[in-house]
Amino acid sequence: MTLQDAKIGFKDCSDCPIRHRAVCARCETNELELLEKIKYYRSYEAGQTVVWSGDQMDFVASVVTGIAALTQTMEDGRTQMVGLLLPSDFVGRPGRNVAPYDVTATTNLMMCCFRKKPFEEMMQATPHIAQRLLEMTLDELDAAREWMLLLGRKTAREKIASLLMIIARREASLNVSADSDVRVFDLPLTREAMANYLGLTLETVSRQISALRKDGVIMLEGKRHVTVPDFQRLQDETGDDSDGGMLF
Amino acid sequence: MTLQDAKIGFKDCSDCPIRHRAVCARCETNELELLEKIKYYRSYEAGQTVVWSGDQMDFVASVVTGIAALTQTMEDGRTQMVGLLLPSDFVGRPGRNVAPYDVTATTNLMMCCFRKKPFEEMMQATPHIAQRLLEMTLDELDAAREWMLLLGRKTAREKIASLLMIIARREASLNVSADSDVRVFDLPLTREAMANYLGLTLETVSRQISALRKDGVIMLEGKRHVTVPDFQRLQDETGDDSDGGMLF
DNA sequence: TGGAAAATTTGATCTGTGTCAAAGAGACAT
DNA sequence: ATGTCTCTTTGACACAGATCAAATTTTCCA
Repeated sequence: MTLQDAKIGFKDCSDCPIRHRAVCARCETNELELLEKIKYYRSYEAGQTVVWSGDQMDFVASVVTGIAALTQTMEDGRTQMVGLLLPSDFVGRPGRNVAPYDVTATTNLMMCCFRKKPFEEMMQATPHIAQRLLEMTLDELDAAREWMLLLGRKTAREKIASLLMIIARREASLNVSADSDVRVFDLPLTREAMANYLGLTLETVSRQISALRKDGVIMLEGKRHVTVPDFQRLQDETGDDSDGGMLF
Repeated sequence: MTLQDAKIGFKDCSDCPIRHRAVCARCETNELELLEKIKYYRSYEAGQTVVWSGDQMDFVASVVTGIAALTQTMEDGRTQMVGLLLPSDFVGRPGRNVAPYDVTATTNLMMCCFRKKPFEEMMQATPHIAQRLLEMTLDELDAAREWMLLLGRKTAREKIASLLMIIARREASLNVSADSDVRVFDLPLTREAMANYLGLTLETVSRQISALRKDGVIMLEGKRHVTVPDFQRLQDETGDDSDGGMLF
């Protein structure tokens, strides 16, 4: 599966969480009809909370547009982002009733939701859905583990570069055409959200972005629009192997 | 499912990765026979590598005895543990050919392995296995995300206390009987392994353990044998909510 | 049982990131 | 346009944890 495939998958069937991430070929008509019946859309404004940690969560969903964040917060307010959901990403878990972390809309957000009970029933009836969800969950686990390396061992500069790479790769697959070295994208996160993603303070995030700009690794128009003149150069700043960890 | 159940599950059918973690009830005879045919055991000495990141991994397995660690290493040698496998834990992924991280034996290790091809065929044939693996993977994802909070936001002391709690909970379920406040267990990790787990240096790990000892939170006999006189006291040091995050 | 190698502890010092504070820049409503 | 509010940048300083070094304890093999 390539990102290109995923994009097509998303565009062609934007309301099926299983089809999302490029499994169109395996979805059959009667399943789609079933999904039609149990689906509904929900919109959230930037900053709104979708579910609170510990709350009942009676639906599963996939992101249609916008960005959502999964966060965990300690009693004294320290918060760590533990998941970043971009369009086509899936959220919620069959077999669990209670959300283990806060889900909040980072930007304006539209999600396609499915009530959990019927969704689970469909899972029982059509085995390949569980297999597909397993695959998606394993991908998420891989991402979480790469994130753990970032949190535990990378410097602030490497963390910023890594985050920019992640966003560049995701957004680039949606926006840009050429496979040239130059990449252009918008930062969909505030400095504070980036800090919560990276386990830093927002001041450190700001300083490191300034440093990368001064060193010519990135260019900024306004606070959000990023141009990467040399993608390899940014890659080198992440501390990751040059093959980008995309080896499976 | 309680930890007590898991213990029984492990003892009664130590060679079935699906039965492990207390799903005995759903395993049927013909599946067990199939598993018999494709299973084999492998042993590793402490320190040995089971698979290298990027290598072919043509089996899935579950830990019978000992401890294994999943680690990621950067080019310059910085390493971060991203998974800790205790007895009954599952490793490997149907649908993936290449290991995304190193798997090494932390102690002497025995694993019960299943060649991947036939295991996958069995998954196709018996849908509830994929569902069970999905559930297990979601548990792992939750653990990974709690770990991310630890790596990103906790102090060194909180990190140590959290790790001790995790081990105490797991080991206690195997060793101790009473639900008293006192817990006794062996630390199965070197200071270096703990440091790699927590995103610290081994010196900091040593210092913080000394500090917890001096403050009476833990007692040490030798370097490995730990006594926790007041479990709640240790819990308070972790920074976690008092309910222990076990709310699902 | 002795002795070398490995693991751990402890000390001294350094440094990257956090903390606190204030000034600048954008976004938006009136 | 003007002012208010939020987000971002920048500065000065503090401190938790890293680094470098050495002493001590444990392990384990001869």
